[in-house]
Amino acid sequence: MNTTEEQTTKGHQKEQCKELQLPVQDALDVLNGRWKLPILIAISFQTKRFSEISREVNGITDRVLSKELKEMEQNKIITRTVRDAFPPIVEYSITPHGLTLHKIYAELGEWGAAHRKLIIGK
Amino acid sequence: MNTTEEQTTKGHQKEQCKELQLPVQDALDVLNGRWKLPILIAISFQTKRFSEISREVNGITDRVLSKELKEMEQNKIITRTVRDAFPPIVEYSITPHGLTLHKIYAELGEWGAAHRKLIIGK
DNA sequence: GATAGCACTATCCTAAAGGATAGTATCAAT
DNA sequence: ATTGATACTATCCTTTAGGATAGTGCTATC
Repeated sequence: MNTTEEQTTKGHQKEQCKELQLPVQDALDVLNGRWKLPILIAISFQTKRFSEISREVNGITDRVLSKELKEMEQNKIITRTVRDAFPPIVEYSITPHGLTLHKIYAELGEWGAAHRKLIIGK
Repeated sequence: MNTTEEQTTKGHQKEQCKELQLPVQDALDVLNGRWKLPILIAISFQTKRFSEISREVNGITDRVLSKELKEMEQNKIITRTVRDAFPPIVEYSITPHGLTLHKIYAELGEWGAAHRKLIIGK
């Protein structure tokens, strides 16, 4: 009986865990890759134009930047605004939803630092 | 003066943010991929053998499972123990460090669920 | 004697991420 | 007339993640 109950409980916990998988994947898709965080940092403090981000995020190519910005816009992390002018002005800024990423990036950073200490050395 | 101070403050914050990048990448490397969470869930509740994990984690191939387990062992998320017997018994269990992942997976899941609501539908 | 289970490894293949390089339309400034 | 700036797009290539399939050495079981 005790055993059965334990198994039931464990089974329940496990089910809860499995339900984590989909939303966790969703979150990782948004966070992942080499460029998302640097781009987010660049935009977080003030609205920036494409070329400004391109200059500030070291090593990124225009092609990749363009793709990342599109993806972040679809994910409602940033907004894109076009102003009619020549040369064209396209501005990117962070959304409220994008701001909520700060907390989890901070937590990832904390965990990562602890991990690094454990793995690489004291 | 006010402006200068603001810029200095912002500059400082930005430097702090940039220092996040390395540990965040470390963390994401550990969390990432399709199989890490399912494997972690399988092992979390009790020590398991290779074949048990293989059966429990649906769709994974032996080759990929073997690679993931090695990586997780190197990251000190799990331990591998061999017991001399035939057929061979190799047991995998979660470490204290591995248990610390639960919290951040939970937070990723929470964020991911909110994100999903925002993007896919109300 | 054949079969099945264990814990892998080896080989081959596909798809996706991301890098390198070059090009586009438009207009203002020199 | 040429140059430069802007915000991209197009083409090509390399690297990486991960899937499919098969095989290994050993033993207990049928």
